[in-house]
Amino acid sequence: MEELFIQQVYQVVRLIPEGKISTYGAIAKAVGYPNHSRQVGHAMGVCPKDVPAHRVISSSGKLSVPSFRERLEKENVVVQDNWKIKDFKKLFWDPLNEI
DNA sequence: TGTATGACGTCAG
DNA sequence: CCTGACGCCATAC
Repeated sequence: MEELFIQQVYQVVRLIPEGKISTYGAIAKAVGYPNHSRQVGHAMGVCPKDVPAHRVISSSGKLSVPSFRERLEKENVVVQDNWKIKDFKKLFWDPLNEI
């Protein structure tokens, strides 16, 4: 996998504001690889600590990593019992509208 | 070279 | 709301 892709993914994720969230697919699209949502997921798994990986979730609005619930709730993001984000559409941050 | 496996996405049922 | 089937693409074996 291209190092450039990884770095670009990290850079975009670092732009997600506290209390907001985005999706794997949106990030992938933003860096020019529309069909690489899975690779974004992998990148999140090995990202440095300064990357807010907990703000990246699936397009269905649910957490792929349930353990991130705490970190999200610290940012006042409400996580429901089915691991879905409350007001997902309202909290969604689209990288395409920021670059 | 082929198969299995992911922090995924979309669409039916 | 949940599940399964596909499509997708890099990696591991």
